[in-house]
Amino acid sequence: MIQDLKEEYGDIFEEELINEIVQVGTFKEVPEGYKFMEIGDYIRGMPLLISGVIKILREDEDGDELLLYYLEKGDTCSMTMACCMGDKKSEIRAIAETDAKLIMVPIQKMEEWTAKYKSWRNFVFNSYHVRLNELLSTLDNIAFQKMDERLIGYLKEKSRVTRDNIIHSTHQDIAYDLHSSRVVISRLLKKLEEMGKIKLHRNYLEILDL
Amino acid sequence: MIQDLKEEYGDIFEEELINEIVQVGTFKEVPEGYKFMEIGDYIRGMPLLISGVIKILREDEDGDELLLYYLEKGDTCSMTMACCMGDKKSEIRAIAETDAKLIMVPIQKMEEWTAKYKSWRNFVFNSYHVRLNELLSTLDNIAFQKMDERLIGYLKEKSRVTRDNIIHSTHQDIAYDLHSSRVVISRLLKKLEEMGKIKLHRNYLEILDL
DNA sequence: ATACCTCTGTAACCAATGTTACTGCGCAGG
DNA sequence: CCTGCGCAGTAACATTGGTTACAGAGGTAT
Repeated sequence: MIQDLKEEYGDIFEEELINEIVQVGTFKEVPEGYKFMEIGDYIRGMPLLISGVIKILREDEDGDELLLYYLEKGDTCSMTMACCMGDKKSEIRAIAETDAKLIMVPIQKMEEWTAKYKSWRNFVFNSYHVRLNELLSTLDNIAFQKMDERLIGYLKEKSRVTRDNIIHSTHQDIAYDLHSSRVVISRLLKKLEEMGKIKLHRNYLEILDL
Repeated sequence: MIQDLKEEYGDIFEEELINEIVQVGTFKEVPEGYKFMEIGDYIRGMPLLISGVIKILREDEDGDELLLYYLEKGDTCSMTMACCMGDKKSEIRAIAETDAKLIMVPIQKMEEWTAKYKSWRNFVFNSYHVRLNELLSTLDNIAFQKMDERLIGYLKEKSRVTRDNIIHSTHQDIAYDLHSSRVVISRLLKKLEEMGKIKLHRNYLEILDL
């Protein structure tokens, strides 16, 4: 755990803070598909991602989903901070997109470290505005792009975070993430295949040239 | 200026910080329609809103607009912080929705005060997560609601921030904010009028019962 | 009053997306 | 090997929202 932590966060946190994190944090190793957090859950801790990818989803009352963004190593979830500081329930769902390692830090430490460590303060501010910009760009996609462009963006982004030009998803999976329907996605994927940009298979697809 | 500042921020900032703000801040009084910031502008300062309402808009490459949210008294613009910490250009446009008073604080002070004053730190964190939640709810509206619901939400929100159940906008104005077209908005407004929820006039409309 | 300009109402039409329904394929388990 | 189930392909159709076009209403400047 300590090595992992140092490797990923050693450059940005001072020695003393790293030690504190090791003291109070809980190391977790979770498999793909693990659900960290459900909408309405109370937040117990704040995650520091060491490896893997976590996807953050929004859901409305009717159960319609929408992918907000991915967390990658070195990231934390600002939503978590935003929520716990207002001691509210989670507004989002978090699911491991790949196997992942992370450290959970009790939220009480947040405040304390914010006052004590400049590096922690910077880290938290940085997370906030990375997330703000991420949300903004998600909003752009939804507001200004058509489904075909969003789909291409989705495939690119997913391929980027998983470092794999094979997308291991069914059409239905993709439809959920983009808040669309299976038929629509199948239709558009077929077009992309006809254009030679991807190759379709059962349960997965290959990205050729997006 | 000092009275205004104390009245609005006296409860949350300590005396010493208030004094510093007065020292380095510039008081500004601007009329409705004043454009504080354009997309691509470099950010010179951070606004502390004392009275009035500012609307924050997003725009894509083609010039299509979208209302993100309103800033009200006591608010500041987290986008500004997010941008200036990465010494980047503004991602948004800010326009006075009503006459407004505010204080501009040079961005260099941000960092300094964040280390020095707990109240400032809390204020900044708080702004960040209020904005995150605001953006999230904007996203919800766009992703999960149809135009008619979005329109109703827009009218309610606009009426709330301006404390006026008369909306002084043309159909075209509304269409811009919602990133739709004039004809569509006229169509939907007519339906709302038929349902007895609003009353239409030239250049404005009354909210009866939304 | 006249001319002009902006705003609103409305119809006809189009494109994108979502929905329903049915087909067949491939794979896993008995 | 057969069965059943989940996944993908496809067609027909509905709905929403956007576009174009035009007419009339209200207000303003000359």
